Order: sequence, then structure tokens, then C-alpha cells
Amino acid sequence: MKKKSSTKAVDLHGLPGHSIRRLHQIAVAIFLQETGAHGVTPVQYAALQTVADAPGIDQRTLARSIGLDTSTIAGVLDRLESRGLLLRGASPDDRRVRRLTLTDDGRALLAVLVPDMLRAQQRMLEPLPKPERAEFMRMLHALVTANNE
Amino acid sequence: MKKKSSTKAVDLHGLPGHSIRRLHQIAVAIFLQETGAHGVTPVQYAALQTVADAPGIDQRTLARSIGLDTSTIAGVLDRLESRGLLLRGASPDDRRVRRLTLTDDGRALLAVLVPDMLRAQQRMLEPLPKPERAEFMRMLHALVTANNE
DNA sequence: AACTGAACATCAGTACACTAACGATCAGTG
DNA sequence: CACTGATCGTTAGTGTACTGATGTTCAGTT
Repeated sequence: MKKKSSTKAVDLHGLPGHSIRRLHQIAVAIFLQETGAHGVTPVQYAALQTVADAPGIDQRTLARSIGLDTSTIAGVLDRLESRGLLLRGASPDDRRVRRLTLTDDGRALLAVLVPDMLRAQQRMLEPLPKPERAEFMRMLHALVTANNE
Repeated sequence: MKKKSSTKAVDLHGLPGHSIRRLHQIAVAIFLQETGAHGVTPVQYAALQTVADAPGIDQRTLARSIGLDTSTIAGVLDRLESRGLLLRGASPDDRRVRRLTLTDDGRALLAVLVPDMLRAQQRMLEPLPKPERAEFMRMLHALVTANNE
């Protein structure tokens, strides 16, 4: 009389997909709490950071680097450009390509943002005992890289 | 001469928030690959499952149970209702409340969906060695429940 | 019975995130 | 040099996901 009609025994909260979605929501919320004053989203931060590290990068390379497709990155860059944080210049070699660089305002904002962002990252893992945090990050990273097809 | 000007040493891919976002994208993609034929999203599945387990539930309780706010759940239910999978009836006790139930089509679709969904969940953790999967789920769950403020 | 504050749902606005289709450009081939 | 296929960016359309404002309804007070 154990598990005969277990058809309905689907525990939503035990499903990886559901917990991953919830954790993502929480991560975004924490990020916005810590950096809220500056009006930058996690994805916008990722774009700013990547362009800062690789000035002149093109949109397609940027998109792949942070895990977005080109149609999504277009909107992100629109918003950053209209705030004067980023420039979309033409490439001299290839007229299809837009070369991305940060403005002085963009670099300044990024510098101000970093400590807040780091505090947010810290908070996300805080509920875990310290030795488990690195372990969690290792597994997380393994899952992400394994699925880069 | 080690780490004097480490200001720029922010490794995007080592940040929890970034990896969590990527894993969420991957989880959604796998879900849609496995269940693609039925045109249901992960959130729509969560709503169907929860209403099936608690017929007559109201929108607010449903929203909190799956981690959405009421403005988001409204759109989700619009789509399920217009596909004839779900009914939004009025409550006799309280005219503010809409009581949710599945139609026969909704229950039938859910039954068909479950095996595909379970296969998707399996695939998400597959890159991890078997003993680590439970460990990962335990940490994931700890992080989610700890941040339910 | 009117007043007040809370609860429930909706709507408007902003921001990802995807697919599919498109136009422009480029690189290589015949 | 014209042709072909691939590449880069944009646009259109669908679906979460949030905040903030609005309107209805309810429950408790006065």
C-alpha cells in the first residue's frame, strides 16, 4: 500500500527547474536592492563590465559572452546607449559590425557599481555555511558549462 | 607585485548571480525541448499543477505558492484560460476572488505533460555525478527558503 | 448606516529572453 | 565580375517578471 497511485505525487518545490527559477528571481531582487540607486539591471551590468574589459567588442561576441542572443542584446544596448553610458560606433573593416565602447560616464558608473554588486553576490550565498558556498559555485559552474551546446 | 590594482579583476563568470541566470536560461530551454510539442511554458506548468492539486484556489494564493506576484499571474492565467485549459469562476463568498479549476482538457494535458517534464528535470542535473545531485538540490532549496522574506 | 483600511484583481509601463524573418554586407567561388 | 552562402544587426511577435496606480469589494469600527 505504498506508492500505487503516485501519479499525482509531483512535488513542484522539489523540481530543479522550479527552484532554479525561484533562486534567479531572488538573485535579481537582491542585486536591485543593493544597486537600486543606480537603475542598472544585472544584465546591463554584465554588458557594461564586458565592454569595459574588451573595448571595441562587437554585439555578437558580447551577446555570446554573457549568454544572450543578438535580438536580446539589441534592446539592452539601446537602453545603455540612450543613457549615454555606451557608444555604438561603426567598424572601419566591416560595415555590418557595431563596435562598442563605454563613455566616461559609463566607466564612472561601473566603478561606483562594483562594490554594491559584490555585496549583492555575497548576500545571495550567505544562507549557506561558508564551506558549502564554494561547493555550490563549483556545481553551478559545472551545470552551466556542461550545457553550452 | 601581486594584486595591487585588482580593481578590474571582476570575473563575471565567477559571480553567483551570473551563473544562476545562465542556469535558469538552460533550465527553461531544456523544459521547452522536452515538452515543446505541447506549447506550455515552465510557469504555465507550475500553475496547472498547483490548480490541479488544489481546485478552487484563488489567484493570490496560487501566485504566492509558485513565487509570482498577482500582476504576473494574471497574464499567465489569461493564456491558459483562452486555451480552454482553466476556468476562472467567481467565488460565492467573496466577490473579489476568482476561483480556479482545470477543465477536462487541462487535466488531460497535464497528465500528458508530466513524463516529459520529469525527463527535463532529469536532464538538468545530469552533468553532475549522481551523488552530487541531491547535494545540489539541498543547497538550492536552502538558498530559496532562506530568502522568503 | 457611513467611514476606514485592508485585500483582490487588473492595467500601464519597463526590462529581459526567445524564435523567426528580414536587409545589408562580406567572403569565397566559378 | 556576378553568384552564393554565411554573418551581423534589427524588427516583429510571444511570454515571463517586476513596480506602481486604479477600482472594486470586504470587514471592522464608530
